Amino acid sequence: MSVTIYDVAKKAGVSIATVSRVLNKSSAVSDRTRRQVEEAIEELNYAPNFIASALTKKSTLTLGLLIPDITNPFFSELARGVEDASNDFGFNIIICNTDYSLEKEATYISLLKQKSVDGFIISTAYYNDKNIIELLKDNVPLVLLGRDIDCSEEYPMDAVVSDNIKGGYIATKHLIDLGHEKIACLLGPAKIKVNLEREKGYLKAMKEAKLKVYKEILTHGDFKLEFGYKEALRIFKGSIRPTAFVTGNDLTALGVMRALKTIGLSVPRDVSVVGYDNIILAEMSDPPLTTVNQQMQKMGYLATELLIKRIKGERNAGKKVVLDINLVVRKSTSKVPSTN
Amino acid sequence: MSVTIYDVAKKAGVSIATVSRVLNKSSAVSDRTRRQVEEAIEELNYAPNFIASALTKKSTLTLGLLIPDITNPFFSELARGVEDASNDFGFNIIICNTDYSLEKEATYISLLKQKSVDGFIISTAYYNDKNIIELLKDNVPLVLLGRDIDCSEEYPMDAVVSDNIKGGYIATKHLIDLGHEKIACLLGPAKIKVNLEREKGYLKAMKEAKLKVYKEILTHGDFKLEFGYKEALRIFKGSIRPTAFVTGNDLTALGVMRALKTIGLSVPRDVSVVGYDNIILAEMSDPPLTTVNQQMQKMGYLATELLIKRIKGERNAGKKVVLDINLVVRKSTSKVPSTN
DNA sequence: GTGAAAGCGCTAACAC
DNA sequence: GTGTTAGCGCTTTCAC
Repeated sequence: MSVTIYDVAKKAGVSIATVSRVLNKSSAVSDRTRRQVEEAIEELNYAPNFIASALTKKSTLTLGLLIPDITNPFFSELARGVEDASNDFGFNIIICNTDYSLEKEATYISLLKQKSVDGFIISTAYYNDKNIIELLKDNVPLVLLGRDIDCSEEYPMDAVVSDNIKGGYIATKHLIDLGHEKIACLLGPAKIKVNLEREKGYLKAMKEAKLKVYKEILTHGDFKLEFGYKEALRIFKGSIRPTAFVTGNDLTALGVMRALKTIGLSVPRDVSVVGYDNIILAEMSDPPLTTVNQQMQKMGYLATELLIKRIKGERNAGKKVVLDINLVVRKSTSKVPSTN
Repeated sequence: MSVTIYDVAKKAGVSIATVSRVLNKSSAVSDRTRRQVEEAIEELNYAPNFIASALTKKSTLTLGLLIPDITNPFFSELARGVEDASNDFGFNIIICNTDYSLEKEATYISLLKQKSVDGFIISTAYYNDKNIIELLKDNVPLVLLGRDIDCSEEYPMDAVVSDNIKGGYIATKHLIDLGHEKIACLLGPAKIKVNLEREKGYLKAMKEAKLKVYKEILTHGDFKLEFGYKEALRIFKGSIRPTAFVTGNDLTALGVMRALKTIGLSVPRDVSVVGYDNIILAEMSDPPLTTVNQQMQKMGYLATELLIKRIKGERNAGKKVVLDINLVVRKSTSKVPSTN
């Protein structure tokens, strides 16, 4: 059927071992034979079968990427960075949407193990993800991306995240500097560590400014637009009326803005809103969103690079990279309205 | 190292052939031996190595997905549909960002061939894509997604697209029904077939309504926001002042809206704008965008299903599926302003 | 119904 | 430097 190393060997008048040698540059071959082999390869239009070599070399040059949902812009940016790095280093990636389900994650992991992927990039980590612990136990190369877990004492682990405490802090501080005092905080699920960290940052900024923290306006939900929408409506039915919102991501922030519009409040004149992530939507919304900028593609790229170096044996596991974040000030925040 | 079929065979007291038989249900095995083997598998926690079986079976249960850029919401929606179908049928997908480059596409294709993917889902097709013709010649299973090419006479080919002529038509008709007469049309690259089709739809609607088509306001560019922005600015510097825009995708439409804002025109009061695709941005913008809704996830799902059936030999190539589209009317279009 | 053995296409000792 | 050969873990004839 398709042309194999035997065809090349025959055509070049050498053994298959020699062909393999010139293919892998694994040991010295005389210039003359090399040229013969290269010619044969050229003429036959031969390309090595990776499945066969994977079987002996135990390396597929393929990585598994686990994310909750590729249609979420945050994850598609991460995925782009991952794919770029993979491509640069000669790897490919198999992408898996887990829909935030640990069972789906587990199923994918065992499938990918059977397919002998060389490592995993995991962006789905809950605070205490058994699947990940399991992989770490088995010493499977992996890197956590965007979200990490606490177990570095037991097993060395790589992770690339951004500085979420600082993220929560600078978002809040920005609003405080604008004179806001009652600042609502709508974060993602508490079982994802980053949200706890962002809350820490929020609390730190509030405490520094000696501002009162109201439980009624500090909540955890999910990362969806609807969450922001419903929570904002709920809050404005209550007694604590914030003049500003810190949110867990840009979608939540957009939900908040939509809610404010329906109840006749203007952003930023009446209420200021800060997003998180800086996805493309953030600059597209009306008004454009002030938001905490995470370097998603860079995170994805760095994580993949780390993983590949680990796979190649160029380094050991146990490195945690924390990328810096910054605030992008657009039009959704302004000075606190004077209470006339 | 890891447990193989030999370990299972030994433990169950049978030959590896028998183990293989129960694994693949390929031929009858007595209930008694089956149970023994299943127990051994259970106890040893054995999972077959897909690489090894791929080498003999010539099937990897892996598909290649070629898209220009996963961070583009249109493609991430397609990718989601593709991944869902793959998962439902026991396949995985390797995702490749080609950045609209034919060379990058070619490189990915030969790499994936070496990795023995069972088929390709291609969403990057230019009007005359040599890489695709090459694959068709080699009889590699593939399906075109969202964009097709013209060569069905020479090689049977599968494609799942949506009805782009109708799309261009209903977008334009909607504006005509609102009383608009000077309607600008900003489409994507002419070397992508869908854009020619949408133009046809536009021209058809204009002709039916006996409206004059102005060359100055009917152009092809790309799919980016900047294109809409710059073109809209250019157009309003000229002598033909449209009261409405039909666009090639939602990003272009957002660019148009942004431009209109900067020159002090209000949407939809002064100018109406229709998008295309209905990505999440469309309902998020201000005003929310009236747009042609393509069922991206469904397209991706159907395409993958077709491909897998083809791979399994359940059908032959040569089917073109055209999905229906519809107009989602939001707030970016209204009656033509009366010329006072 | 079950086992022995050849072979998928390649790599990596091991000889020479 | 180069060839021979034994696997990698599995599927699939072909016997029995």
